[in-house]
Amino acid sequence: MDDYPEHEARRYNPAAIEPKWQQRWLDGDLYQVENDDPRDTRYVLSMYPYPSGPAHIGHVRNYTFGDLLVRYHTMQGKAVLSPIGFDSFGLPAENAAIKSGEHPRPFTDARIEELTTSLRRMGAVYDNRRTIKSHDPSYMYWNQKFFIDFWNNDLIYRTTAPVNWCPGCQTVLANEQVVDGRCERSDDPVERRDLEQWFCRITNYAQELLDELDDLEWPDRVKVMQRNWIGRSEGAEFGLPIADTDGNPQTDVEPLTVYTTRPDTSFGMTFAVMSPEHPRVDELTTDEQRPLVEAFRQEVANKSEIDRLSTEGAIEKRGVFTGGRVINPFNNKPIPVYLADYVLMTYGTGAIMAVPGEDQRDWDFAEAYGLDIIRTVQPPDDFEGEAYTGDGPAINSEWLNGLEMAEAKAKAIEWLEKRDLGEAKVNYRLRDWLFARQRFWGCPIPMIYCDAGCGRHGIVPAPESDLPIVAPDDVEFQPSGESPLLHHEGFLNTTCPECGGPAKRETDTMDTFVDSAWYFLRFCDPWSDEVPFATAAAEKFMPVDQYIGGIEHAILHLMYARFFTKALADLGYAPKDLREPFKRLFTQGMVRMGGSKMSKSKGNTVSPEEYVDAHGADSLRLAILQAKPPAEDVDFEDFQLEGCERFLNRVWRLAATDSDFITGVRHGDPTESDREIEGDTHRLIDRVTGEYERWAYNTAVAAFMEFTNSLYKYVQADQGPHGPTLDFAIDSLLQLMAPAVPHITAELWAMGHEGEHIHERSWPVADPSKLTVSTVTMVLQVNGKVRDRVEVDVDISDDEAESLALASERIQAQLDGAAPRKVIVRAPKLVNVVA
RNA sequence: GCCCGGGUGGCGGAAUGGCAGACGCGGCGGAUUCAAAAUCCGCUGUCCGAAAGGGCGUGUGGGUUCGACUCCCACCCCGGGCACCA
Repeated sequence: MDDYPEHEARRYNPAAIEPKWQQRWLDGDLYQVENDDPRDTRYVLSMYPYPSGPAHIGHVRNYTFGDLLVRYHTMQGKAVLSPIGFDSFGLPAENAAIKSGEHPRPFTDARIEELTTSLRRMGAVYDNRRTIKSHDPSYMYWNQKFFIDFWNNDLIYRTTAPVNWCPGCQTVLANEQVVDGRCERSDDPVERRDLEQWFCRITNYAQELLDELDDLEWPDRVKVMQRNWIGRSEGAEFGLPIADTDGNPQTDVEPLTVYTTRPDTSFGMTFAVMSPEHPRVDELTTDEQRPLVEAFRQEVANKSEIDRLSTEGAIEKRGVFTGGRVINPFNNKPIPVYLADYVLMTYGTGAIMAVPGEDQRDWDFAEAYGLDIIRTVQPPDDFEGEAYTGDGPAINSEWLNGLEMAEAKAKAIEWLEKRDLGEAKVNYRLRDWLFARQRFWGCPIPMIYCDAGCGRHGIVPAPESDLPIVAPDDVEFQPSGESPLLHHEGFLNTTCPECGGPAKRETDTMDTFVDSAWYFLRFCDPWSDEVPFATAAAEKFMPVDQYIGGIEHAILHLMYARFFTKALADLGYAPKDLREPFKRLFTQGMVRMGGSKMSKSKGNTVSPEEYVDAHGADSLRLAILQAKPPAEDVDFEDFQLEGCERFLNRVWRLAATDSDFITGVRHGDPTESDREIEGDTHRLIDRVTGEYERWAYNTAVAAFMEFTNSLYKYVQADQGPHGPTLDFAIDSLLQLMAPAVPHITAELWAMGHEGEHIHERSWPVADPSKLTVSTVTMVLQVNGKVRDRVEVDVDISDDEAESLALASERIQAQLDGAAPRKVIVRAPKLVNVVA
């Protein structure tokens, strides 16, 4: 039988209190914000989660940081916009559907339900009225509306292009989704296919996407990744006249255009290289070389992306001579034209001038094929490498000789422009966004192919009255992974909105990154039917003040979301001056499982759900906050769950009104030690507020523990605690902890304050006059080594400090009779005696 | 190869030019208990020493400084990103 019935009520029992408070937050309106709320706003947003079932530990870490901020800013008196939604289209649901034969919708809805419940059990609070889901037709409506608008404004186009095809996923992939030649999702080797596809002109915004990075409060590494991805380069584009068999320029033939970032080295151009896919290869190839060229092009076409990108393999096998020649316009000399697999048709002009003296790839190629190498930049005397890519005076370059790189570049470009041969040119590595996928579980592309050829390229947008186009329910999933829409006659067949004749619907769906490219705007006003969001609502809340998510989205999602925001502003949906969606970005580290082996004893086989069942959400949240600075990766086994639970128990014993820990308190005038605790409390408020502001949650938790340890000593001291001092200390501690561990603090507060709700309290403010201490420990050093310490008044003078130091026995022992050479005084912190 | 991070006790980490190791985990000792768990209190970088005290100590080597985990130079190791982009 239970031996301690009377203790049962006193013990900290998270299972009893957490669901109660979660229900209260769900039913209440504390975390709901109205669009006409007069308070100052804060928009705190965690990245749109893919609903994969109950929260895993990575989710919990992410949403704990977000929830802490939401609660903190709410206590600071802000109108905090804290919505959540679900990135609910995508492959996992579709793959489950292919396996089970069932429609992905019920599967997805069930996963959303699980994740919602799971996050609620972690104590996370949201404005639940604003929740959105990608697969909700009212959200799809706007995706489709935007698509048509983009099409009408030439931001969407359709073209044949070599695309990345993933045979496993049976769909095309965006460049960004190909990692080392493999599919980011399935890891299958990606094939190249020429297919007609939907593209979005994100490159229209390349320069703006680059420039506006500067003003964002984002981690530098994310900005660097974005800059690299955009890959701006400055150079020149110019024509190389095609040579006839005698090596003279053919004036009636269009020259071969090349792009280079080093026009200053043009005199060192000893050959040219074209991409094997270049449309003019046939024209430049001589009959003699044609069989070799054809074989080479065939070989490259069959090569997987992996092989082609690999730097392995002899360079001799990676190119072929076309037999053709072009003229270097700088010195009018004919040079041979080669093909090489590493020259890409998708960058620049698909053809390059080769300057082996200043480019290592060209150097290697020249050596392999016995081509001339001419240096046009003087390397430094101690240079030992092959190609020299550094700065230096131009040589072997006629009228450029002696100029440094920058000057020579400018002069070469000027020379080209004057002769109408070429011009300065900026290139970007960023490509247009491959917008569609051959999948079922996504937002259908609302376009119609008219058999009679109406519209632009025979393509007509679906009439607005038909939107949203929603995929049918009666579909059969193919084991091949093919989209069932391809075989659904009812969906496929339609009539042309322009001529009324027979027409076919597009069966492709949008990349799911489209869904997450503007959801944060919809959160501002998810109720509107007439507009995707009221401009005024976006003006009120945007940009997101604090965006929180994983580093894995550093390029894809963030680039697309930035692009969408700019495009929607330019199309008049979003405020015109809203150029960037996320003012501050925080990328939290990942939670690694099993840095070393998993073991039951360490508790690391436990899921967040199981842990919460047994120990409560608050100690899990606290352990997450305490473990490491939020930006760093953490091993699950490093969470100090037992220590955190023990600490919450200590707080409970201290603060619970029915606890037997505090047996009596003093009243009347406070003593010296009371004033010390009061000062500690003010300093705690000051410290924790600052640490919350700068994401130093791990040290904030340390501060709670330190302070609690002091309070324990204080309460147990002979004189006992002073009532008002103790109340102030405990109240402040609970308020400061409330954003981190919301349930236990709410329960303890309600217990001591007649049912009041701690999260509706305002944030405590430290009294600046009580932050300072009256005495401090001053350190006495000899030659920078600590030899003694003395308690001194904070406002001790430098002279007094110095004489105290020189009077110290330990200092004198160190000096051993010698006179100090110098004394450095930093009163009241330290005195350093230099012997 | 280039660009970012990072390297501190047995472990996670703290300290942004001024007491290295806060806080937690683990360990050791004590109190309480018939006993244990829980709880409370104390100790816990390392070496020498009975102690007082002292030597050594923040990846390595140099430098700046009265004073360096912290700033500068060179290097080593770990993690991440980029890498035929002309």
